Amino acid sequence: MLTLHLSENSSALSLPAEGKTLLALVAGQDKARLREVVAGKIAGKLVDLQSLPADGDEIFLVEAASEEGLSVLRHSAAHVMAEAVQAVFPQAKVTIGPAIKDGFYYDFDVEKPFTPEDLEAIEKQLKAQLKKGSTFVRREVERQEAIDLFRAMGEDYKVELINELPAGETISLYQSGKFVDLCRGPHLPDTSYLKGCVKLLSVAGAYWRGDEKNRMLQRIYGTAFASKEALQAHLFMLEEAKKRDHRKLGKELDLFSIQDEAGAGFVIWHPKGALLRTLLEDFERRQHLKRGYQIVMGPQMLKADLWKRSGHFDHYRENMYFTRIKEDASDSGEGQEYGIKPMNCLAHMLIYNSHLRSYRDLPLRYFELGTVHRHEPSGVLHGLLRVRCFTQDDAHIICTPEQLQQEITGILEFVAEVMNFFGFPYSLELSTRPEEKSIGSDADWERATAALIQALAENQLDYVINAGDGAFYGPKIDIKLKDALNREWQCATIQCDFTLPERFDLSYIGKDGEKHRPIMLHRVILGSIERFIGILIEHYAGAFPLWLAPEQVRIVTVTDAHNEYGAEVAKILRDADIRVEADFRNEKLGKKIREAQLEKVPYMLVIGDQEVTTKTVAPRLRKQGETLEPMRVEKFIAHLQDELKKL
RNA sequence: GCCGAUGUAGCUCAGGUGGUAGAGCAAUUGAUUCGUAAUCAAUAGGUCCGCGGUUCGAGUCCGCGCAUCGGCUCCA
Repeated sequence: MLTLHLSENSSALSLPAEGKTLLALVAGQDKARLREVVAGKIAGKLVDLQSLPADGDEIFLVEAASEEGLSVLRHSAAHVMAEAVQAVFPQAKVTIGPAIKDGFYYDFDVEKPFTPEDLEAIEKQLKAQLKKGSTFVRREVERQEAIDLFRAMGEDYKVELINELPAGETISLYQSGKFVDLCRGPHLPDTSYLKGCVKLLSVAGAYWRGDEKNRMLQRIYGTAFASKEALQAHLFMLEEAKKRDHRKLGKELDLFSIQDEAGAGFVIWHPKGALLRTLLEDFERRQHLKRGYQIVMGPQMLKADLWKRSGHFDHYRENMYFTRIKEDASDSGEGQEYGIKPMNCLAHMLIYNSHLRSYRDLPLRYFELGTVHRHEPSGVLHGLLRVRCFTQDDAHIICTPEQLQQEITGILEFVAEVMNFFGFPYSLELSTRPEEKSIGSDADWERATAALIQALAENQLDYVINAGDGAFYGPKIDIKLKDALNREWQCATIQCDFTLPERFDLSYIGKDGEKHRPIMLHRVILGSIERFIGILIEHYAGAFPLWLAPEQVRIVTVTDAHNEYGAEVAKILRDADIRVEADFRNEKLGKKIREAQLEKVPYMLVIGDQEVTTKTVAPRLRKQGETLEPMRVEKFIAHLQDELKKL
């Protein structure tokens, strides 16, 4: 006998195994249910519906629309696509093709990269295969048999993969149509589940095994869903995401530009963007002063020797901009070399060292909206999200070992408050020592890592470990936020550093009258102001909340006879610190409203004969064209102030 | 940095197979004074990313460079 759970709600069934496949067992109970599920789960392991459950097994079913079900569906779609690719390009060698978040990909080794036309041809072939239909057949084979098989087919990458499988590992093959692949499974019973539910999305280069030293393969991305409708909904979502693209909105809302003649990766802030940024920075200054940080400022470049001392020259040089200045014409040498700062820590340490420090002074929390330059590879630049010059909301906390936990906790709380304020959920990662290119003793790395782990534990925070992903001078906690479209972005980071205090000989006089070495925490909350604004633009789709909107109110007059009163209203609002613009153009009201709407101004004040006569304003909300009752200006100001207070 | 695609007016985009460029919006001017998402008309506007090459002739073909886009690697 075995136990079958047909669905979460129904009670478990007790059935004889009778050598029937899972598929047959489910079909025997509920034919309709069969189309909703794509795999089984026995003792936490996913299995094919085609598999034969053993006596005593307890079987749960995996629905196509569940996370695991989608992954099975997409993995199967990847196989079908690989078959299509080899049908169109018989020489193409297959490598790996997993299911990923929102879809799947498969990497191929081909002589010539795929063109967009190739992609269309492959999709056409794929659809033809789905129309024809085929089953997925699992076969378990001996290692040598698998190697021989793939070698005979010329699939060198598969041979490489098999050779690396640990001894004793079951080697399974799946065949669908003409395509055989090395695969752990499970897969769909047949390809009918995929009909109308698969879409190929893009082609891109990708390194074999993600290593840039390896050969570049051709990757095809696609996606698959449990139903045609779900696929359509996803494709619609992608279109919506495109509309929110901060590069598009940044141009439309005239916030910023990045221009060739100034240099790639250098953001030029236009008036509205610069205002938005200033508002965000003012918010940051207030938040930091509230929490006992002191605002400091350092120079844009420092002598190269200082960067050598810090280790940046050895470990970060390829990302740094340098400049040499000859002191005067008689300077026969190369002149003094300077490094433009890629990080803000050096000046902060110099500030610390400008006095003798007592344990009574600690912790010291230096905060700087520090603008840094980093020469990022050209291929990674991306709007505001990846640039070569950006401003960090950077702080360095210098404290005693006893204060360390509390300071880390304080930062974690700070992060939580700010993320809540903006409404971003987030997750935590702990990044440990990189394998190469790092400084400091093992003991210090262990101490620093332990301190971070302890702080996470004390605050009962969940996190995942990101081995080898730390900064060159210390381990870090990275905070990843999730935006309105469920995409993750790294912003905040907390780094624990025992090394730079050593290198810069930071010290304080303890209770015992002796010199001690303090510990330094590097941390950012928003991370890069540029990146954060890029995220905010996409998160709000350009419709910023009142406190951040560069323009809060637009006055729209019906005809130019109302401009005089309109100007009066504008002045009253401006005097009340409301950011207001007036549209006095000789255009029809509808057009003025349309434009204010497209510019996503939170409030419009319509002013015509009625308002002039009754000395009121008629507010219109950005939100779906809702309007408020006409009211006196003072009342409208109170309304705005009320909304701002709710922050 | 690597692979591929793209680069035409301020913006969004047309311009089979080579014969010195067009539309809509925006701008300017004029008319219109019109109450909740586009009033009408006229005018002006372009080193067709840059530099070489092929050709009688290049926006169009070739090479190199720059930039952007989609990914990979890297990262705040």
